[in-house]
Parts: sequence; C-alpha cells; structure tokens
Amino acid sequence: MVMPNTRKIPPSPADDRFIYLLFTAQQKLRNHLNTALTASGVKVTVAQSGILFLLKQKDGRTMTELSTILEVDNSTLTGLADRLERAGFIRRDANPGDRRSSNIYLQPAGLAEADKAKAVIRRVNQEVKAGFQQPDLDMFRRVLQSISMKFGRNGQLKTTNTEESP
Amino acid sequence: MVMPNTRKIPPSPADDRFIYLLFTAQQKLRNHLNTALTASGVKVTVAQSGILFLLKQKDGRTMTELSTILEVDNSTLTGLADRLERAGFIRRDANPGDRRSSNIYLQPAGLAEADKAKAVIRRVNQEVKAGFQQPDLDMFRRVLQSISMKFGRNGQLKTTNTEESP
DNA sequence: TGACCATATTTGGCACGCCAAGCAATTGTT
DNA sequence: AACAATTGCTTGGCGTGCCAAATATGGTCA
Repeated sequence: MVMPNTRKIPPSPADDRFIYLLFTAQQKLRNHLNTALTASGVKVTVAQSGILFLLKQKDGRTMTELSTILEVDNSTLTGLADRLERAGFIRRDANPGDRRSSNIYLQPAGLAEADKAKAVIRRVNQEVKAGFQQPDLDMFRRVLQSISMKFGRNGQLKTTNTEESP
Repeated sequence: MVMPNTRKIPPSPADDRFIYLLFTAQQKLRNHLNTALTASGVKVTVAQSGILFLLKQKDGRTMTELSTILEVDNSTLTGLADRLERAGFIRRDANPGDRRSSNIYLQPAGLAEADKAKAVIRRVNQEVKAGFQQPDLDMFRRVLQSISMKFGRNGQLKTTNTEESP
C-alpha cells in the first residue's frame, strides 16, 4: 500500500523528504563539529582529521591511497594535504620506488593533533547516539549504509575502520 | 557497559562512527543527485532548487526569509541567488517599503525548472526509501531530526514543507 | 535633528567538494 | 628501443558553505 490512511491525517504529517533531512542534519553536525573542535583548541578540521587518523593507523600512505579510502577526489586531497603540511602536521616524502607518488608521513605535531581531534569527535558521536537504543541506531546505520551503497561510485560498502571505533 | 563482549567478536563489528557514516552518505547522495539532475537536463543544482521550491510555494520572499528557512548563511544565499538570477530563473525586485531588502520573484523559466528538478528529486527520494519498511524510515527520520535539534542553532525543529512531500 | 543601534544585503576570504586538463613518470606493446 | 596508454598528482575553475567586515537603510531616543 502506497497511500497513507486517509481517514485521519496525523497532526504532524511526518516529513518524508529524506534528502532534505539528511542534508540538514549533516550540515548542522558539521558546523557543530568544527565549532567543538576549535573550542577545544584543535586547529585541524573534520575533513583534515580523517587524513591524520588514517596515517596514525598506518603511516606513509600515498595520496591515492588516502583519497581512495576517504572516497574524495584526488584534487580534494591535494588541498587537504597542502593545509596539513603547511601547518606542520604531515610531511610529503618522495617515494624512491615511484617518483610520481609521494608518501605522506604524520609529524609529531600531527599525531598530537589527531588525538585531540579524536577525543572531540568521539564525544560528539556520543551526543549523536544519546537518547536512542541500540536497535534504533542499528537501523539508522543500515539506512545510511544503504544510501552509500546505492549511490556510491563502486556500489560497495567501505569498511575502513579508522581506528577502534568512533 | 562500555566494552563489547570479549568472548567472541562478531564477524562485522558494526561501524559505530555515525559522523563518518552520515557524511559519506550525504556526499554520495549529493553527487548522485546532481548527476541525476544534469542527466535529466536540469540546469539548476540541488541547493538552488530549494530556493525555487520556496518561491513556487510563495513568491516574492526576501533574501533573509529564504536564508532563514533554508538555514544557510545570508552570504550563501547571495551566491545562490546570483546564479539563479544570471540564469534567468529568478528576479530581484526592489522592495518599495524597505529599500534595504529585495523581493525575489520566480520567473517563468524558473517555475519550469523547479518542476523538472522536483521530479528528479522525488524519484531519488524514492530510491532512498527503497528496501525499507515504514517503521525503519520513521526511525531513520527520528535520528536525523534529533541531530538537527541537538546541533541546530535554535535547537528547534523546522518543518517548512516545501510542497506536498519529497 | 542628530547620534546610535538594529536590520538587510553584499563582498571578500577561506575550506572543501567536484571536474577537466596538464605534467611527469611508469608500464605495456610492438 | 620507441610509441602509446596508464598512473599519480597538481592546477584551475566553479559551486556551496562559513565568518567577518562593509554598505545602506531604518528606527529610537535624547
């Protein structure tokens, strides 16, 4: 059945615009996150932190490796890496085996920054989950993952856990 | 309990990083949406379509009115309106009562464009919902709305239905 | 009226996405 | 070995967000 019960329309017609809802939630979450990060003295942004986490997990990755995992365009990664390098958080090193590519290495300051960012992000992730039961969150995850699968480039689910969990 | 069961780790450790999941889903959805729009000959982007929908619902709104409803910065709206106006989809008209503000009017081409965009967005919204039961989607919505409420500027839920539904 | 504060919008600067194009280096083909 | 195709990365251009500052107008109050 496609049509809702026509006998009685509920007081709040239940917003069916999931695209809008998703976009709005993401935008507010991103703003809150970046605000929380700067408030905690973290200089790096959410987007940049992803690179740091991946390098902490395995140092010396290449640009392509990072952009593939993060599923962003190569050129996007160039910009992110530029800023991280300018801030002294990472270092681009020539790859002796293949002079086209470069290996990215986490600098001490970058490692410290990653940990600071991780703490904030973990906290916000808890805030997101607050007020819901595990089954609810599981369903939420399932829908998000289905969106990623349906509309993703490769149609595949990417489970590249950056670290332990949040 | 904070630690998971240590006796047996399940095959798939259930990704708990909702921030990452939400960001990824949103990004893929946005890309798919804009691809689908251009594929259908729609010249306007998702972001721009929001303005058209609001004007179709009630023409002559001001910039501030639009940016408040869409919950984007005023300056963001300036850019969006610039492009829509340059494309001939809207018109900025001086407000006789208050010369600081301007009323935005949908042009015939803009109305046509809004309808074309609406069809595509509605279709993608159906794709998002595909494979889920209504209770699942309701839970999905609830979590998204709770994120918007938790992290929104005003902490309030905005239910400005742009039209009938998707 | 004139100093002041508030409001509406724009501008400029930055972050990050995308795409298309470019460049250098590597690999494959013949 | 020589040419073509591929790969790794950067550049340039654009859209969309943000914030802070500038502009212009409007309203208040002494």
